[in-house]
Amino acid sequence: MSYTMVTDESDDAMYSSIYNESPSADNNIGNGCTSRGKASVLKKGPWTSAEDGILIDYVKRHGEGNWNNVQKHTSLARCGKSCRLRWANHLRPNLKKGAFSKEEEQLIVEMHARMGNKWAQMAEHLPGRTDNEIKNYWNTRIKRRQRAGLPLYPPGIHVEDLHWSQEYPSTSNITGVDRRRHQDFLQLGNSKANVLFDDLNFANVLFEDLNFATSLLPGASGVSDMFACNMLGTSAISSSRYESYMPPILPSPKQLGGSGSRFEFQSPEHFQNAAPQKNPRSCSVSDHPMYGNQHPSDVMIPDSHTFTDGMLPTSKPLFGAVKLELPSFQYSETSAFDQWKTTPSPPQSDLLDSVDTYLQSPPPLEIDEPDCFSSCDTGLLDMLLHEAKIKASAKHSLFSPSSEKSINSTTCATDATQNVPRVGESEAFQNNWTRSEIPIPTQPSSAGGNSSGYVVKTEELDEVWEEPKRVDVIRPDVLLASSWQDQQGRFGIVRDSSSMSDALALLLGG
DNA sequence: AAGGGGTGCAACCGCTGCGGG
DNA sequence: TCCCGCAGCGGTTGCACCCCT
Repeated sequence: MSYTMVTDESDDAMYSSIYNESPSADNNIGNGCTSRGKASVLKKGPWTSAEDGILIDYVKRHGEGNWNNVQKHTSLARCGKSCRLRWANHLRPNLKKGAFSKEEEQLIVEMHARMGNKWAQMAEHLPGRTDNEIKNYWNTRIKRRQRAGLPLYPPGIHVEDLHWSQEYPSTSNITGVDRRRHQDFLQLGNSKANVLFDDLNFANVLFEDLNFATSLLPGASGVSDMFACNMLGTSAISSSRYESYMPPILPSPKQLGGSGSRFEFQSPEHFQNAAPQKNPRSCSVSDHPMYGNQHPSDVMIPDSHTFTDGMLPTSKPLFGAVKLELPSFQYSETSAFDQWKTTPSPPQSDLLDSVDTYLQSPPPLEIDEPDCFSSCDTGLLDMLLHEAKIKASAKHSLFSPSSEKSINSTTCATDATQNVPRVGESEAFQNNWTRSEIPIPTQPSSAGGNSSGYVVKTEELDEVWEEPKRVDVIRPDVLLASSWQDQQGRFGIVRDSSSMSDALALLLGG
């Protein structure tokens, strides 16, 4: 569909149309455009061809820039911002109009996977296209794919180039660009389902990355398990909050490296530049991309205020709060694109093989020390939620055909082991999310493959994306922006959305 | 044929960074 | 160093057009 907003008007009507006689010219003062000079009332709404002509003439004579001077030097009653926008998006030469080509569409998708909502940067790589066009295209694409139940990115595109760059120095202070980047993430999905898929993709990436890191650190594999669990729960936060930070539940140093040892990661740069070593160069947690250049103290959130309007029931510090970004953790700036252009194959593809290899044979890990999680103590709200959840589960039979289907759809590969009870088999299980369970979209049971049932191959996930299924994993701790645990110190999770809704309804007085 | 919802584009709005005074 | 104005960016909104019933 294409149409023009420029109305065809005769030159006689030119100035009358310029000066506020369009229907949309009411209440047109200010609002972002400071009124200066002779034109105290600025016009808003669609541009007329006469206005376009005036602006074009002005640019011819004065060049681009100094947009606020347009008012002074012409009869145009438009604010500078409006002039700049009109020129940039419609009037400047060499603009390419019409639908995006297949190549352009693919480029946009790939760039978005790398850059996030950096429309201006994308536009630099699409000659003749404007950031506004790209943004609109992407937004409509999101809507389309949401409606179709498709993931944002096609299977061939991975959000895999993790660059937890140094632009995230602190997790406790987010302002400005950081906030905008959070919104970048949030914009990716307005519907919970879609966000879930995005988070799954995102989690997959992080999961791979984290596993990759932990693969070289014996005893640390549980980190990725838990991290994945957390990642999969972040969508609820992101879809409901505009300031969303995720508290990854990180094991204590005690859990990770034995008593006294430090929690250490390999930085991805290290992996890219050197083959994995048996005795990897140690780097502190602050070197890990997840945590930027933070000092250990920087990942402590003193008051967890970044979560949600004070809803977090704990005032205890949370260890390792990580800013959620999707997918704006990509390469920074244009160099990222250049690097990507020159390296069509994912730079980490080989490395991911190593990850897979490792994932198929994860070393045993005992995580039974809840001490690090105790920092995420449940508060009153969580207790209420817990109680409501129990009531709801009692009200609902989780073994109804529909719920069984739902359960199956949320059962991860670990179910192959059959070592963990299904949801509803015991109330206790509802509060015990076995650490090795990763609720990814279901695959045929053969997708597992080894005894651990803990095999998450990227290729398999790609297949999942092709036929995405709803993942009705809604964690109350995520909903309430907190982490919680039961008496055993394990994770709690409500794996049935209906029961969660009931729980919330009960909480809200239902 | 009509109307109501959906779709997509253009423009607006708010915010931030930067540079100059 | 601070303040102010400008340019630019990204999110949101308004509305014209399309399509289906």
